[in-house]
Amino acid sequence: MAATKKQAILETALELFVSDGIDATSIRSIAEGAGTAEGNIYRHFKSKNDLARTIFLNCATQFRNTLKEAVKKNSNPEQQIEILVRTIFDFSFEYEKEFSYILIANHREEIITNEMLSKPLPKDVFVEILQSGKEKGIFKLPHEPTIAVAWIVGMVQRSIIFIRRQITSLERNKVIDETVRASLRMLKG
Amino acid sequence: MAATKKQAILETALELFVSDGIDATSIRSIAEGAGTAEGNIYRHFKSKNDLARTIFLNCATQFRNTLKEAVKKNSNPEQQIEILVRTIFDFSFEYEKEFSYILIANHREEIITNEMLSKPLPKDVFVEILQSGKEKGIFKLPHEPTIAVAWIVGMVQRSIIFIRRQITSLERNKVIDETVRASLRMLKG
DNA sequence: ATATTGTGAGTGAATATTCACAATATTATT
DNA sequence: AATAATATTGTGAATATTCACTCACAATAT
Repeated sequence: MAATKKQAILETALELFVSDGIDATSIRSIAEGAGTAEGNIYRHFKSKNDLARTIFLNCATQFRNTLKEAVKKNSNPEQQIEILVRTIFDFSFEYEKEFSYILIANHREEIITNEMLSKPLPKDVFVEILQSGKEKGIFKLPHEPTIAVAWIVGMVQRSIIFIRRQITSLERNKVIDETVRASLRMLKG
Repeated sequence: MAATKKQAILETALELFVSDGIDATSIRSIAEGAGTAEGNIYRHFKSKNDLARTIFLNCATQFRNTLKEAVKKNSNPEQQIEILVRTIFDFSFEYEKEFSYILIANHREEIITNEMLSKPLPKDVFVEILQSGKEKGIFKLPHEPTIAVAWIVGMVQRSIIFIRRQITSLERNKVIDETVRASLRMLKG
């Protein structure tokens, strides 16, 4: 049981948003699932969109903190990238709903506002490491290495979808190991 | 102007689905945009979901045919991969709405039914080429090379999103060239 | 004594789908 | 060719349901 009603609302909403979709989830069903009244949701959140945005910020922040924490004890860019890739996989399995919600919300402008793009996001953890690896001559990257974030994040994200939908028959750990090696091949050339 | 009303409905729906989202697009607005009546949409499609599925099949088929066509005249797996990567970029720019719709629909179970996953899809074009490249010893891939499709498709997809949202400051053609080279580094080791 | 949190019926607007009907195109019959 | 018969395509008002959000009020905490 959640500590507060507000927390219960956030948890129920995340669950329903992921399982049924954001639009198909009604305020009424969130209230019911959280054991509270509809009006109380509006006590805590300005609107349904505000609720959806708050949940996204929570999930993205949690994800970013997990990545930052994982990479902290190491300063070798190559090892850091390996850790990051493995951490994304881990996070997607351990926090399945949170990860799914990030994927879903990513395609919705009402949720990902311009203001939100200026806040610290998961991808920023990568940029720093790639930059430093490039300067040390470990990674062979374009002048502006941000695009390499797209490469790695895209690879991992799609691989997770392939695992979830059982499009690949490879065992999960095998996929992770191979994806780590492939991403390093890509960066090191 | 569309050749038939049915075609006009399909075109208008695609346009609105991409710009406003599928749920936020009403049957009424589709009818209005297509210059027809609401009831006529139900003459041609069982439901709004059926319409959304039909559009997805059209877009995915067009995408797959474009990839197949592009790769036909070449039999060198390495060059074929380069062609495929470039063709995805080209397609995403030339058929912006169709490509966006494929991305959006991909996260919706009501649209991507299990039955649909058994039909020929864009990714299948890759599988064949990767398999053949692996057998010829050009690509160093896992026993089951399907996962490499996830890698390439994910890389390209995310790169396109980075270009669209102007997250990278690299010029478009530079991104394409670098992504081609990165994907070949990844496959060839 | 006041601020915060919780309640749920009520409101107005919007929605997908249906249906009885009309127009038009296609085919069959003189 | 002309007409009749039928099938297809098009119409938009009506229906019943659902939705996000408000508000006057109640409970609880500070």
